[in-house]
Amino acid sequence: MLREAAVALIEEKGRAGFTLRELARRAGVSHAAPYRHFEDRDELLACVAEEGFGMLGERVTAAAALGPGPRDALSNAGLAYVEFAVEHPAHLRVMFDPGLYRIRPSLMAIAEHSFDRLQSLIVACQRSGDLPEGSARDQTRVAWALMHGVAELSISGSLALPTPADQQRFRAYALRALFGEL
Amino acid sequence: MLREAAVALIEEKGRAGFTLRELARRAGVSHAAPYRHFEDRDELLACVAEEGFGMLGERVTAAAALGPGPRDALSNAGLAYVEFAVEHPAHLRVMFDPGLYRIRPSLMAIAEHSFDRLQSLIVACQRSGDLPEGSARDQTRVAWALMHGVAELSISGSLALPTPADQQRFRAYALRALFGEL
DNA sequence: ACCTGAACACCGTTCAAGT
DNA sequence: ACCTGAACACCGTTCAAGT
Repeated sequence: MLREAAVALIEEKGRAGFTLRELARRAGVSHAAPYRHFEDRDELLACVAEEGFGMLGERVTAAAALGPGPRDALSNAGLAYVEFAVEHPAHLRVMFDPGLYRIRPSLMAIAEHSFDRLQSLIVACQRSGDLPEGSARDQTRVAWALMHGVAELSISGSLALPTPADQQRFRAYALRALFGEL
Repeated sequence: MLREAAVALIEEKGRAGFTLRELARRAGVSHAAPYRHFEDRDELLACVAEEGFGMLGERVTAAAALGPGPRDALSNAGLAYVEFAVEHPAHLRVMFDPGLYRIRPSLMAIAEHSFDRLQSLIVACQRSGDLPEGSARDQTRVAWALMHGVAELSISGSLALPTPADQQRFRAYALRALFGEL
């Protein structure tokens, strides 16, 4: 499948080094062949992003379902978000590529769906008293920013944590600190 | 100055649409002329990143100095970080471009310096009792992730906040929620 | 010291033509 | 329906040559 090969290529060469021609070369077809399957480069990336939102949604939902209790559900969901980013950095990069929403407005609806799921966890925490009253939307935005910040710094290697074990320990610590002790 | 023109071009066309040849065109020189001032495209971007870290450091330091008290210093610093990102998105993008550290290891020392300044604010909060005991390095990483997450989502337009006034209100709310009520 | 123009190897995209 | 090869307009980078 062309989409899988694209993900592998982004993972290897980085978002900027990804090239349609190199992709075709690896697939053993002419450089014009991908245009029979995707309108252009952006549409292929949009498909990768869409796949990413799907996978992320599944993992976050599954983690939240483990509970027990609203607070743990939220904490587990946050950790699942970060672990997804670490395991699929190419997907996350494409998913939050600036300008992608302008090119593919359909992605916005998908991203909003993920947001709504997170918000339902926040609302549950408000009801159980684990989160204070207030705008659920704003609290959801803050929660998302927390998860996203840990994810971004983790995959950009900016945290200066030497070993993968250190990195994982920190991610667990960060999410516990942020969500576990609301 | 070529560097300023580069920032303007990134701001306009995005990180991916930025091109040395277009830059030369706007400067009214031949496409080979920039190579008399910068070794290659990456070195120009590294200079932009370095400039960004310098500006960010100044603003965060100035904001932290306003105090009063360690908790407010940290909160002000966080807000200054996010406001810098919103005002200079091109700089922030380049500063956290994955792979840039591999190309220019000198940037890592500069980024670490910023990290150390943030850590000194964290330590002050620990001493004043505004933050619990524990690894100052890990707490600094978490604080950074918070700021960075709000900054990233703000400049990528992912927060679905319609007006700039809404966006600013949220940023202030987020930083208060995160740092103001430790 | 600084710039230019030609050159090379790349890239995204299109399109007539093939099976 | 799917692929190809040539073509076009771009790009980063180099280099001999100019002032």
